[in-house]
Amino acid sequence: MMDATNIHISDLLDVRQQLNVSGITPTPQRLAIAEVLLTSHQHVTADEVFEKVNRSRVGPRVSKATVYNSLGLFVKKSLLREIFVDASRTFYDTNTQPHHHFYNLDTGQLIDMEERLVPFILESSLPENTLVEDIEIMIRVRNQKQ
Amino acid sequence: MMDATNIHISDLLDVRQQLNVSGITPTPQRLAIAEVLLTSHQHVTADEVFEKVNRSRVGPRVSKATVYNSLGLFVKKSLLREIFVDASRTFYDTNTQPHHHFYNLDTGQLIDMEERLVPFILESSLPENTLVEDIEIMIRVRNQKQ
DNA sequence: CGTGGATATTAGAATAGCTCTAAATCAGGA
DNA sequence: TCCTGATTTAGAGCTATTCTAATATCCACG
Repeated sequence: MMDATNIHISDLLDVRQQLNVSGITPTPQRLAIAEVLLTSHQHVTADEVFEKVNRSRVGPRVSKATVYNSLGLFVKKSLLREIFVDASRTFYDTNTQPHHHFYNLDTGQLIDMEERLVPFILESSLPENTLVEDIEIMIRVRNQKQ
Repeated sequence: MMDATNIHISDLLDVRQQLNVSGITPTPQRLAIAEVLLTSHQHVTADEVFEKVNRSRVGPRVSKATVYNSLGLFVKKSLLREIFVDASRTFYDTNTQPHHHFYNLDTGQLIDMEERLVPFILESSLPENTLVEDIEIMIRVRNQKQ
């Protein structure tokens, strides 16, 4: 019990610290959202976060607008990445390491792929029992300043 | 004048034939939409197609639902590819050859990248005066039947 | 030639994800 | 305590897309 409590507290401290380090004022709502992200599977939608953060009775109620604002802020501060697999919704990925994805059109499942596997994709690193339908490499660039 | 007319007619025949070959019944609306795709830049949105197909007085009026249905059908029949660069809209790409994209976050421009350039991306094949912000490789898979 | 059933098209309503607005709340420095 | 700026909120608004259900078109068969 005591252990569990300690773990929980130190987790919270970590979250608070991470927000601080990233230059994000750690408000109660943002902490609650960050907590949810920590305890969720890796790829989440805004709506999933909204549901989860308000389902549990602990912590503050968080409005939908705040969920969107906070997720957007986390993305801007590189704590999250946005993923667009179809037009109907945005996924947020808590793994900010360079990596890519397998998206299973049949199941909707989004699976990580290590970056270094890219050259071998077509040989052996596919998820089991799947066939490639389409490969899309999107490189987002910005104009050079100056 | 005569030349121009001939060219136009033969273009139409080609379009009709392409739809037939792809197993798409060539209705007047679908032909008009396919025409628009031929004479547009490579990456278009449903709304651009809708505007363009109805701006010219020749050909039938085409409803928005039919534009969406037809574009969806063309995608299913591999005459078009969908591209998701952000959550706000779907692009349709008339180039169905295997290839990828540069997306300029500053300008919204979508630029083709040849598939074979992928391994050299980070060296020299970037669009001029741009910096990489993010690379995303999306591999869409399907469950193996059987 | 009809006619009947499948296919296609349509206008407009509905949906859904996301953003905006304007008011209320909160935090913290003077 | 008061002031100011940042944050949150409910709900309205926006927009791309899909749905609905009525109409039109096509064409094979009698």
